[in-house]
Amino acid sequence: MFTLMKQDGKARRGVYHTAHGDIQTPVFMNVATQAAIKGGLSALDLAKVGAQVTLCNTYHLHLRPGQDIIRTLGGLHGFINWKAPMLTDSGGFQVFSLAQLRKITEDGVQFQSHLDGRRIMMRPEDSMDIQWKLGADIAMAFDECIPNPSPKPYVEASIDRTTRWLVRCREEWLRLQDAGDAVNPTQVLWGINQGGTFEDLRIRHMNEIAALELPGYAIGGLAVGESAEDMYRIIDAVEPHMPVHKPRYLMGVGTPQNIIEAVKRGVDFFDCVMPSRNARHGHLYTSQGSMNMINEKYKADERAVDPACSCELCQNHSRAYLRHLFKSGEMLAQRLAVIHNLTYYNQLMQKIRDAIELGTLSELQERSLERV
RNA sequence: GGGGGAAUUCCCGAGCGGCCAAUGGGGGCAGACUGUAAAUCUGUUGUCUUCGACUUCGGUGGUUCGAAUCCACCUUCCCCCA
Repeated sequence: MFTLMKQDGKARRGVYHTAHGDIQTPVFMNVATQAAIKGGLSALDLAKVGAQVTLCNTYHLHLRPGQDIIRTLGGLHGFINWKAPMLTDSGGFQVFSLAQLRKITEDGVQFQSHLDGRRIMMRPEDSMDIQWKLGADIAMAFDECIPNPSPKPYVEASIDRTTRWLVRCREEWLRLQDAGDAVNPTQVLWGINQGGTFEDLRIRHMNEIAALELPGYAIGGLAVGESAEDMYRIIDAVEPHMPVHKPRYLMGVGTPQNIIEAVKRGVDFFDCVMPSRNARHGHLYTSQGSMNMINEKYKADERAVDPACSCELCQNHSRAYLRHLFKSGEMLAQRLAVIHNLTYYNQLMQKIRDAIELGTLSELQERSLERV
């Protein structure tokens, strides 16, 4: 259930209630694809970086270790020992990212495992069954995330199929509800809007899936190569057609700037690989702009990465030390950097929430894309 | 003391008469990364202001139209036999 508390323009300050606790929105969901944040963070670390929600992936966990094992160990919450809210992505993004390794039919998607090459059939029903056993608080519909650019006739055919898949997802979810052997009986299903960069298709699809009255809706298929302007244009077009009293989730976005722009356009939930992946590659976000910690200029820099940051890295170590860890290939470099970037993102969301409450969101501007 | 081998651009290491500023690693420098096939990928790495020019392959001298590549001597290092 979603409670809308305050609005500042189109920006929304809300609370999403789950059996594992409340989520203050707007929120960034921390990505733990294979039931772990890459870079070596534990569930304990997740709490320290201020994470409210963690996201895992259906496709990856289905391949390894398999949903039955996770179910036996108490679902994802028990498996990871993360007792706060969780969301699972459906595998729909892998239809995009593993495009070389899959075949789409009306029935579903046949993947060729990126681990050992064996063929895996993923139908909407399969995705739901797997997610049911994983037991996250929120399960996502199995969709087709289409590449950009895609020709309009293809996009149109694709969104119609994604709608049919959503209907099948919901039927399967209802069946699972009745079956009564749930790890997490409170799990809900959210729908996903597609339509590429075509406003009319986006709106048409949104209206179709909104009619199914699901408890949450996502905008998918953005940040896949189109310009930021196109992304904002599509959000502007779709947002008026999204239910007001249900959460809106912009999948896979994005940079700090993208997030602020999307919050201003009425989005509540985000997730992105960027803070953790970039951290592992030495790219850190700070209140003064972004830094490539591998750069020579930090060789003897004794300052903290971000003096304004309260994370383990900034409170205890110098830029020179972190650079040394990166240059030396030490795991600690990645760990500290990921802790920092996730702390940064989660704190950014806190700043956004505060700003909405104070009505000062329009003044909030992220500098993180500039270079220190 | 006798015999054999080797010295290449930051490092290791190819090259064995012209297509060599010189393969490939490593290291260095820089860039990318948006529901994670990503501790990955890309570019660059003698000097000069570009086409291009110039200086390099232990040293000196030589052979040749032309040498990192062939010859002589020198220097240094390694291995084997005493």
